Amino acid sequence: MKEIPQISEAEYEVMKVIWNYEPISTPEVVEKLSNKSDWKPNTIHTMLARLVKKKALHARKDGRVFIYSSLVEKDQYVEQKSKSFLQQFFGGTLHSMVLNFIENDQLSNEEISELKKILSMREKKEGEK
Amino acid sequence: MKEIPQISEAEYEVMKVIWNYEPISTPEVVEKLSNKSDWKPNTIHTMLARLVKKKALHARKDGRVFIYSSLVEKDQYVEQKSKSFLQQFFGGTLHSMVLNFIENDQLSNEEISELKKILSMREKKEGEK
DNA sequence: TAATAAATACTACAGTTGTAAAAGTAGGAG
DNA sequence: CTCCTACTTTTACAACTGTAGTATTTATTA
Repeated sequence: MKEIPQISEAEYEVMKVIWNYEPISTPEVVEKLSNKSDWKPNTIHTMLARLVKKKALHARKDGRVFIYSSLVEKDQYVEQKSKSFLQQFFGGTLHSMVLNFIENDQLSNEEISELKKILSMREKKEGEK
Repeated sequence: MKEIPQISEAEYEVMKVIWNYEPISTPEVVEKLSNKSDWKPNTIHTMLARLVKKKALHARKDGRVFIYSSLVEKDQYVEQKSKSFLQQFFGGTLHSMVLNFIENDQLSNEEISELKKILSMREKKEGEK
């Protein structure tokens, strides 16, 4: 399995833009993020440069501008982060987390029925195989 | 709501020991952690000092030794971390996370039935109210 | 009481992160 | 051809982290 680079929280915000719009140029990234955040363009440039250095992004020069595309897949990254999160806080299993949420009354009834729906859907899909 | 101090991953390992055994003295913490990790005693002292400075722990001197007890509750801390995790990666809801796990085939059948059990248990409890 | 052992306190140091300013450069406007 | 503007590159800097070493204090033992 390949090594997934570590991406900080702020960097992750940048990655989300890339994942959504790649291939995308620096000015475009800056524009998308300027709406959603208070970051100065320079801050965003720094993030992009760091992500390239970490090999989370690929940058190719197109005329005067860089065009970025991602080198890590979102799903893969999220999976890795989920696993380490569950590991750190819930002994590694999702059901421990869900149980904890229920025990601490952190779930609305809607959430609960959503969860049930999801689980029963998966049953159906399983049956299809 | 009170401000919960930020606790790093390594510090969290120390906190787990405190939560399990508090009130507990420095040497005892060192001993528990020396089993589970490769940290040198000094490293653990640094963690303890930082946690005290961050007001995650209270230290009182008992003779020559410090006795620690926690100032943040584990449940509260875990809840806060869970929320920010879900926020960052799953739009803030637990069911999105579960759905993602299912879609990416990250759940064994055991996990699934565990989840169902948990959800139906909660139903029963709900009925009791 | 003096030496030793155990704890505590202080210092270190590099890597990451958030946040950006400053300086350099090249392409387009005049 | 020159200047401006938009981009890129370089540099900064403090807080937080992981990981300890060194120095100092204190209690215990000989």
